[in-house]
Amino acid sequence: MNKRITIKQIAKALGVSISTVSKALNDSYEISDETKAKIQEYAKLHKYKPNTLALSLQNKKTKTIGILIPNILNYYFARALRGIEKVATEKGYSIITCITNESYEKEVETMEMLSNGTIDGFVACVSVETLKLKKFDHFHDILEEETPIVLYDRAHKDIKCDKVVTDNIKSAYKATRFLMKSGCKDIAIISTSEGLNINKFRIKGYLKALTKYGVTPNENLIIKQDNEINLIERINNMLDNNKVDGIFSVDEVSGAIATQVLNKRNVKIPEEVSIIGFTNGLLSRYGSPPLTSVNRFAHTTGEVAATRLIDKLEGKIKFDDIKTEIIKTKLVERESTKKLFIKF
Amino acid sequence: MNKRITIKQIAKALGVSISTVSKALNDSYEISDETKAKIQEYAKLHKYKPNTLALSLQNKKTKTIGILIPNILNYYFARALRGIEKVATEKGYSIITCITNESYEKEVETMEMLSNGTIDGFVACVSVETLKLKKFDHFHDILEEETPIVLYDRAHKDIKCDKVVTDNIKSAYKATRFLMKSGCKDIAIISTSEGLNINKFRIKGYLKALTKYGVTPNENLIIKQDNEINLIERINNMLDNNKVDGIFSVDEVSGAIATQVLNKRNVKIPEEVSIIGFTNGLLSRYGSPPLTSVNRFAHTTGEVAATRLIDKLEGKIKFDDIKTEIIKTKLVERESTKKLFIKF
DNA sequence: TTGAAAGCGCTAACAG
DNA sequence: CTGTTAGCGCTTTCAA
Repeated sequence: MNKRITIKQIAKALGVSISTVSKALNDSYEISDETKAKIQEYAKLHKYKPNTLALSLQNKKTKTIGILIPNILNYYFARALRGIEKVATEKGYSIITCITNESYEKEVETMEMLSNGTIDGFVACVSVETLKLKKFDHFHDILEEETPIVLYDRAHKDIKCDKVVTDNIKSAYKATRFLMKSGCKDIAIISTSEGLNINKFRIKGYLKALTKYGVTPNENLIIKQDNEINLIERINNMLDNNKVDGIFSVDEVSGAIATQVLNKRNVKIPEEVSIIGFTNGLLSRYGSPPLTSVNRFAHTTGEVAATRLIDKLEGKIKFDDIKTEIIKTKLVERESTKKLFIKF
Repeated sequence: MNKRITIKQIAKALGVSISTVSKALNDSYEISDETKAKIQEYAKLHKYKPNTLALSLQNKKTKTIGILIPNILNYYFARALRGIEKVATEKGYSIITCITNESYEKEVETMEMLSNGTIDGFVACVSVETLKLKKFDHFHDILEEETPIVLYDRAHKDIKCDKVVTDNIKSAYKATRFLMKSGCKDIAIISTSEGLNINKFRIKGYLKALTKYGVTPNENLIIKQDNEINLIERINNMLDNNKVDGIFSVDEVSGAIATQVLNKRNVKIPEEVSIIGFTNGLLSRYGSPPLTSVNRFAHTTGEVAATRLIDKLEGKIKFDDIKTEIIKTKLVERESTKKLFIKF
């Protein structure tokens, strides 16, 4: 950002006015072809590039959007980011990506910092901590200034803005039903971010499926906790004391851990115990065995969220026109479940 | 970015001049405590926030750095990003993260776009395609404008700037030696991004270790290709036609795939075949069995790179003072290799 | 202690 | 067709 040439310098060098240069560079009809050519040539020669900052200041638009990601090591978010990024680039927007590390404070700080004219709008996923604390004032403040926000994946009804989410209850319902149809009777569920409402929904879907098919839920087969600590012990413990022939893991990592535990116990997957995971990421794909998993179309989610935001920024949708879009999921069969011959 | 209040409005509302407000807000000694109090109070009340754009335009500094990531689904890069982000935040910098998807064109576009005053400097990792094409003009151009760049992980000697890299030869040497010391005689190596010079270095380290310990490298045990297509077949093929008791995977995914293949063939890991992976990510940690792996300290790499860049931006280091920092690796033992009793 | 004015790089209305 | 001027939001001399 040092030796960069400005419009002013070009004007001086060529003995024309600043506005002539500006217009010539913008290929305005007002300028003669001759002058235009001269100016454009000089600009190219000296690698002129307009200063984005000055432009943004002028237009009151930055053409950049702020992205909030709770945890970039999570496959789902990384994929979603790609989707957002793709759409943004296509439509000429840059993105500023910020990682909140599931921290409320970081989230607040970041949003404060960016909403100073740096970005035109947000695509955000609420952090676990924020969801637990139920403090959403930072969202309200920004929305009040008419800066649009699109929430993806994790949302909360108290934040009144556009949302793009997974149908968690239904997906969990279908995954559980799949296990039952493939012959599982004693299906356990593992959830490791109990604070998340979306995981509660998944448990709800699981319970709904059991009930629907006349199975009484067994408290001992439900492992809910807030982290991965001791998960191995708890699974071993459950396996020691209960009959289990199916496991539904509500996130990728616990699916992988369950697989490790079963392999270690020399339990045959899927012959003795089937596993279904949630979020069809690298761990599911490259596990031993590869896991049957609920694919959540993270990339699509990102695309839809970014599209919605940009449409709003460009006035195609009114600020107050709020919508929640639901992204369907699809079960991807791999080797951790028994083959089903009847589709349903 | 709508109803935001400006310094001008405050000035009018309070019947003082713009510069008085500016000074008061910056707590200047020139302004009486009384006026200051009045202005600051009003500002707080109306949630005044300075417009970052205007500030940057004024200061010719944006306090943001551009990050280039080839592939965010790669654990190493995701971790590195966290490291960069951490340091940047600590030092009051924002980051703009851009994903190049290993594409030359995307890389060029992105760097062009950002070097218009949007960012003060870059922390970048060169894409595979760029490395193959050996076209580095976009880097040269930016460096010529005295915009600092710090390259991390993948670098090239033709780009004259700061670098933070892994000692690939040595790490591969040590990993291979570890396999030999644990009793492996016929050690295969798998590399799936042949275009990458860093992978060539890893193969070099592997060969060096074999030679050093008197083992003649066997061409049939070296799988090099540019992607993951047919990798399963090739590994199976290799296993069918050769004696193999150790596998060194030069990246995470091929480590996971090798594990899948061995498990499928009911080969006992590590009793019959040992595996060592490179980059100690989720796949190594949560695999079945968990993989012994070369930990590359991606987080540290990111921290070091960001620190270097910011030091340069803040004039602590001269622009022309160029350095390559090498981040050491460490072998993390897990269950895919036999225990060693003699440390070396 | 306060304010007027110039300027960061650029655009746009208006005059010439 | 070209130039003058004002202004985006802010800081910073320099005067008052």
